[in-house]
Amino acid sequence: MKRKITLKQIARELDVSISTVSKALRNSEEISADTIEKVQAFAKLYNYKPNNIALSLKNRRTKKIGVIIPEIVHHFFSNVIKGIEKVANKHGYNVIVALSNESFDKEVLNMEMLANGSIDGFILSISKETLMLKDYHHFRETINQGMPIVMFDRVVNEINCDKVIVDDFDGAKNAVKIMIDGGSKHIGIITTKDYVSVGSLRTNGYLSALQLSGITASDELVLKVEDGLDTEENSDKLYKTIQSLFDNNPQMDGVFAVNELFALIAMKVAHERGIKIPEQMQVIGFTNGVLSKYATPSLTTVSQHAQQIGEQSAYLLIERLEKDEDLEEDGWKTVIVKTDVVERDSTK
Amino acid sequence: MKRKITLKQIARELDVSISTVSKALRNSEEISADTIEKVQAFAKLYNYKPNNIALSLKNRRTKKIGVIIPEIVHHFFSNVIKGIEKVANKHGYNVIVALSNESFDKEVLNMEMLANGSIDGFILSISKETLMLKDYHHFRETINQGMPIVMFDRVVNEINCDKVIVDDFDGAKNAVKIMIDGGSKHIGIITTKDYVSVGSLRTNGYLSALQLSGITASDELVLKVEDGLDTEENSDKLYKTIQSLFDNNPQMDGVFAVNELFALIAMKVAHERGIKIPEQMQVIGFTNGVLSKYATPSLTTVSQHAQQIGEQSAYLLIERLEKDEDLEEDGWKTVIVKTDVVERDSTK
DNA sequence: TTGTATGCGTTATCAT
DNA sequence: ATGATAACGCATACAA
Repeated sequence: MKRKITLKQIARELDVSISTVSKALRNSEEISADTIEKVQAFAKLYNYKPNNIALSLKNRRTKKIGVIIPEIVHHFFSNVIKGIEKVANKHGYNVIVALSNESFDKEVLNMEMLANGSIDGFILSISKETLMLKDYHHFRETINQGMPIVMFDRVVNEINCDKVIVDDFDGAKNAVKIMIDGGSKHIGIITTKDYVSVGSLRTNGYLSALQLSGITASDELVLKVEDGLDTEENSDKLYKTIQSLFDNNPQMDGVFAVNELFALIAMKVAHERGIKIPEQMQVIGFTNGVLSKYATPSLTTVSQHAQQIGEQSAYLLIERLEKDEDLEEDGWKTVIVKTDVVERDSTK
Repeated sequence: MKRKITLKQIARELDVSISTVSKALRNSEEISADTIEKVQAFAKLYNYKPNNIALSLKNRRTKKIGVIIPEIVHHFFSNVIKGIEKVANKHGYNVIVALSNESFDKEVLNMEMLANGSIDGFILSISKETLMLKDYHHFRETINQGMPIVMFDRVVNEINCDKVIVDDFDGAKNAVKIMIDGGSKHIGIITTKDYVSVGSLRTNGYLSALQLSGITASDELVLKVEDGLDTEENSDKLYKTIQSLFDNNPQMDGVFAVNELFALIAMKVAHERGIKIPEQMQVIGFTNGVLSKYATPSLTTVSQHAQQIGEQSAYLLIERLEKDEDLEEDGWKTVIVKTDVVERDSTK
């Protein structure tokens, strides 16, 4: 169990100075070919790798990007990260992920842990609890201390920073329109509580589509759930609430769900009730992942191009990181990534 | 955009020495109440936080645990991480996640990035490509340099380290036995290629269960797939292969799948073929997640107690980290976490 | 061509 | 009660 070898040790072994070793390893012109060879051979033998911590301290940059996401299971986040990594790696950055588990405290804690030297900037999607509490002080502080943040998907107007969002409103509107075109008259929506920005945008898109087609919206058909799937109990409650939606609205012939899982549960409940999809009821979910594809029947979804979202976020962050230090404070960009509807078997 | 404030700056502003500031902030007995108050007030005002990088360099420890997982979507990994965080946080450690995306290169890269000072130890599950290549040099090097590794789920005998595994063999055996008891005579298995250790263990459990019940195993009924769901193309291929399994074995009346998604796809294909579940065919999947619960019909699964796996892993790692430096080299532990079968509607 | 000194931010040890 | 100094590992400006 030998400790990692350092420049100092190499220097001592080879009886040269530390700086000579340092220079030799970087093939400096100043050093003789002989010494370079000797040093590099020794370094290779002992598998020398510069200590990143020391480098970070010296350079005041880590070449690392911190990503904070609320949950890990969603295919959406997985793909966002893939996009981030693609761009980050291309520019010589590494990616570190931390989870908030939809909790405000964990979000704050994890940001503090990373902000203190571990990374150069954040890409994050806000936790539900934070959105509910409307407490954004940790974002402000981080930004004030010179560490840039890029928010994606779940963003918030109160904070000035670069953002990457999806056209939630239009995406939802288009989806609902497809169901209306397919003949649905009584379309229900399973969405999140309003404090989740994307949830309320999608709800509005749904309402707008109805209005445009001259359909009067009914409160009965709008289900705003607290979607905690973290515990057995929560997930049961969710299930039961969706069952009630069906039981209270026997005339319902379409369901628009703001995420994949809600849609899946809706289909399960429909199946229990003997309702045929898509003949008697059409279903569309937001977010296109594996779940939708292999559901029975396969689910029509609003595809979010998660990977693109990740790529854009990484571009924005790196651009800011590499910009002439603190040149201009302002000029925050918001990039909108368009959605597409992917039609499968749950719509006509 | 003010940089983060440092001890040095506080010292200069307050016209005291750096060490006085440092001590004052830690409420040292040596410092007068006056000074302590003055310094702390100033620090608070400017929101002073010690620089973790500097601390790490000094202390030669980061109080961070690095977790490397092959994929992020699986509910299984999500819960493992939850377990790790629970124990880690209790012991004052933070958790950093990196993804290998089932790629050898990314696994190596990410380990190198983290091993060089960012963390104190690893908890990881080996990527498929690594298992296939059987190239474990990066694990050996990491361990040799004094950084402990705990492997979970996908482990490998060739490396000496602490491990946390599941009773894959018995879990599979029990699951298949349940199907046999339920009347299935021709049970198929959808598993991974043999290089994935857990896949082959589960396959053996399946074979053992058949043998015990006097059923002759048939090669036709064993499907070993390359499960890349990363691209559209791969996921299509997977789907088609599973369809062939059904078409080549019309007599098949049971399917045991080594993960949730394989089971889901099998159910979808069965549905396409008009096969009723569980009446005409029983299905069981390994890994118990949300998917299984909300599938139609809900899926009987082998539950892996992912969170426990995470907790155990964290315990093992922290124990080793806090142990008297390099006291004893040996005595690697392997903890086995038992599985349970959760019966739902896809079995009789 | 090689070596010395300095600094990145912090803490601990040893003066004063 | 306070301060100076060294050290963690590295890179670099400046001597020699």
